[in-house]
Amino acid sequence: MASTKKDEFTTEEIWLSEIAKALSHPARIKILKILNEMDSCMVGSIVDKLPLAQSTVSQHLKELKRVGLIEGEIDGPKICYCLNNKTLSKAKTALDKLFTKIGCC
Amino acid sequence: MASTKKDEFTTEEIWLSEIAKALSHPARIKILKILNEMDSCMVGSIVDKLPLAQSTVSQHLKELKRVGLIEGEIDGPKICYCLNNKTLSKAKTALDKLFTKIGCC
DNA sequence: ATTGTTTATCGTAAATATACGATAAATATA
DNA sequence: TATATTTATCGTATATTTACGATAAACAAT
Repeated sequence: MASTKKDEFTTEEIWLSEIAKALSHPARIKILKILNEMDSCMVGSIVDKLPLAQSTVSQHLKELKRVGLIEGEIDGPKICYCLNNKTLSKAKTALDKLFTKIGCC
Repeated sequence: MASTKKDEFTTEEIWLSEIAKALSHPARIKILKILNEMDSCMVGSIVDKLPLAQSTVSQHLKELKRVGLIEGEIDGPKICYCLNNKTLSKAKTALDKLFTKIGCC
């Protein structure tokens, strides 16, 4: 069974592992880059830039949204996704802190 | 099917996603901290500090070793694991670059 | 040589992740 | 109202992950 036993770890360790999990697929890393580069951020435009089906991209967006790295705003029948700089900043700091803590120069 | 289609992404995106995957479990984050804090780095000592079976910890060590974040050196019947600062440094830089690129302050 | 210690690997089970097509839901447009 | 557009969700299949106990392999010690 995959009973993760996550109760035994700190909130910070669990949160950071969730962020890392969200970044653990190249499509999701690319989505973050696309959202930053594009003026428009409709799902359709993202799908066009990825070698994946629309439903699959939607799943990846859901995962990024789950951990708060992106946000979606309804705009008519479309949905406009954008980066959540607050969470991104928090993630950057936390990862930096981890690497510094474990002696990485 | 889970045919990841990773061919369509850049080497950097794939590599970074692999690093993130290695960090995507709290036990593996904790292992990195443990390896930094302990003088000794035998598997047994790591197992003692985690709420997981020895075989499970061995799997997590294998995953960290796979992406080069740690290294194992044979010491008699024991194996001494340690952090690989070169890879850690590379990962830190790459993650920092990603967050900076996507506009994170 | 036998025994104990240490760690990886095997076998297995359950959960999660990844992918797709099909469909539903919501809105815009004709 | 009917149709088109957009995106999430459903259903499904396969692969991977996570976990454990049991065992094997490698070495040390008696």
